[in-house]
Amino acid sequence: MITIKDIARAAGVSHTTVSRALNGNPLIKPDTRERIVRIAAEMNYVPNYSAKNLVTQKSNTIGLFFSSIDQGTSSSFLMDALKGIRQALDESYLLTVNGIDDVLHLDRVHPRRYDGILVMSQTEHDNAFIYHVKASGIPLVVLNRQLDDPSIPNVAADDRGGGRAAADHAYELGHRQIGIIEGRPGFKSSAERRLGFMESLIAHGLTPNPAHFVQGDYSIESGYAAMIQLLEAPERPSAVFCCNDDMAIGAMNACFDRGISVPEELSLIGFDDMVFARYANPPLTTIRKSVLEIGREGTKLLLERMEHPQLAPVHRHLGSELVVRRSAAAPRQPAGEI
Amino acid sequence: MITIKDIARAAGVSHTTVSRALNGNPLIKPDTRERIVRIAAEMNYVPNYSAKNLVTQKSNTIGLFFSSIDQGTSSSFLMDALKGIRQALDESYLLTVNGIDDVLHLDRVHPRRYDGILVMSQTEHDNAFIYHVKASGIPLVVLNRQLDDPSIPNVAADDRGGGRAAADHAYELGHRQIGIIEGRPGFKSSAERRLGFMESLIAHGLTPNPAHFVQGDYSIESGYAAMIQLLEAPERPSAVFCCNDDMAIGAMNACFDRGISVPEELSLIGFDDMVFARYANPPLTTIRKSVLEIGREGTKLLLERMEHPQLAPVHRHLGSELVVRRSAAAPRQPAGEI
DNA sequence: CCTGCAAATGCACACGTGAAAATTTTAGAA
DNA sequence: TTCTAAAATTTTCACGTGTGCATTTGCAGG
Repeated sequence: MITIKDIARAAGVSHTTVSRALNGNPLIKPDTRERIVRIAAEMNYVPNYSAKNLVTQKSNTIGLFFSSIDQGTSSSFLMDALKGIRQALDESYLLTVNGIDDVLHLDRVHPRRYDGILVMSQTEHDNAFIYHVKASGIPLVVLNRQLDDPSIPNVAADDRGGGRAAADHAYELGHRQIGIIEGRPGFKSSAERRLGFMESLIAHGLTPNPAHFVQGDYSIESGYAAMIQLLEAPERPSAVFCCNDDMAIGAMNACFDRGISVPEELSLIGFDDMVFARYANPPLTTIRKSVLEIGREGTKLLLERMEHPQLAPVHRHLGSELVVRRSAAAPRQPAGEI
Repeated sequence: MITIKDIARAAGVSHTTVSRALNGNPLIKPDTRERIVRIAAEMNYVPNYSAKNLVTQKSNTIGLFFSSIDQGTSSSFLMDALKGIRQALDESYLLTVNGIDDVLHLDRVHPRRYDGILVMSQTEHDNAFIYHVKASGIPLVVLNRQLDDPSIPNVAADDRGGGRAAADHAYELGHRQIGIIEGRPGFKSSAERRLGFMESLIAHGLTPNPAHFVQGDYSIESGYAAMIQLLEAPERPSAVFCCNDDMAIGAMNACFDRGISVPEELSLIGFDDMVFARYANPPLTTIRKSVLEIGREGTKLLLERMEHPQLAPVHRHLGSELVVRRSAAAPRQPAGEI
């Protein structure tokens, strides 16, 4: 393997000069630098990252941690996050992907191993991990889940606003009995979307019906089960807001199996606008939140903080927007002003 | 930061002894070892991986490379791969995720940076990358795509067998006009599935109709467009094999938009058995290939080869199996023996 | 008490790099 | 020329770890 010493010998200078020349240190005369760079290229020199990392105390590694890779993380979510992060991240960084629930040895998550950490957080259970990272002094940005603690930089979608928009939409279509299939208990996103949903109901003077609140866990299956439950409720809702698209797909299937047509007999609204939403049958009306954008903005934020650790922590909320397709329509007998 | 020298001082031994004790070297007396381990734990010692890597010439990093993260890779594919790999991979390894098309500087992919590399390959364009890795001496396993070159370890699904199984199934249901929507040109999987499909047709004495072969690119949209094309063909096929599930979903939507009911008027068969397949409407008959299993087995293979580089390269083919759901049925007027 | 040998431990070095200190070269002024 | 200051480059050292080899320790046998 070629080292800077080999290059130094070939160029007739000291290895320090080579190091400086390759790292853009202004102390080196331009033509010396040029010559060294040329020789290095000729010799196919690749720096030894371990040695470099040892002396610079960096690792060139960014860690991306999901709450879980096995459970509750939809695959398009993972993919979009990865895309967004890569867009903002220089190729020279290694990007590792982990599930927080796979981390058995917390002390492996260490400043010497990671220059910075992105947490794609979906649940408050991540907090132990997040505070470990913070305590160990690794620059950190928490993505996707809104945090209360202002000391931790945070980029998330406006889940509450999205939930509100969904309910508003149903109301404006004329629905007065609006149900909700909630996400995984403990996931902040789930609680926030529910909250926005409630706010809208209340703002419109509707009294929430407890039988119309059903628990899911973000999986397709849970959406199916929850919808069955709603269909069997005494006063069946005419519209249902599902806290993510996966559950909306499950719900749609439940309707189909029970012979209920969507949206004629029942309107469905999802959340996330994943790729398949527009190919559902009927295409799914949903709330778009751009995980890609969250990933990208969060990464930019992290890089900034890695360079300037003193910067005050920022909380950013990216808007979520209603995407109208065909799974939600006016109810058969509009509630109107009776 | 605590180093082994600090521990050595605290324990009254040399740092060499500490190093040996912590690494399980048998030269150390059991009670000495025990004492040192205890002290290390008390002092919250975490090894400096950069230093360790420098001296052992390892990086503790496994690179996972997809053909592309942006295009042609379905998200569930990425996720399943990740799950499978993590199942087989010790927590002490860092696992990085990259798109081959994002790699601008090939020389960054270097033995010093990666102890081993997994390539989730989908196209022959990856070959340049694969041979670079091979040439640079990094232990390597290529996943998902069948390779011709026996010198490179390979784990893939039996794409051809899957294509054959799909066509066989359509034939057995009574279809005689069977179309195919092909995958992305240049992707080996696409060519193999097509080949299996052809083999089946020929084995059953059917003459392939060129108008029934339509190009797609594995995207939902392309499936939609291709199906429109098939529906407008002079002799419309009564069954269509889509080279992946995404395209089958697109095709299903095209049928729906044109008022063609599936499976009554037209049968559809997909490939991959992704999560949404069973929630399509109707649920999609498809070919299951376990990306998770491919990932897991491939990782095991890679770890073996990292330990014993001399081992002969292995090619493994994991079977693909037909999953019968409801999108494919007997045609209205069975072709029978006329 | 010495010898011999095995077990246990320590020493010194290497890895490739970057930073501080030391040295040489260059340029300019006297 | 000679001196001085600045610029350019080299020398030296440190980073934290693992390993070959040397050294010490412990113990049994004579």
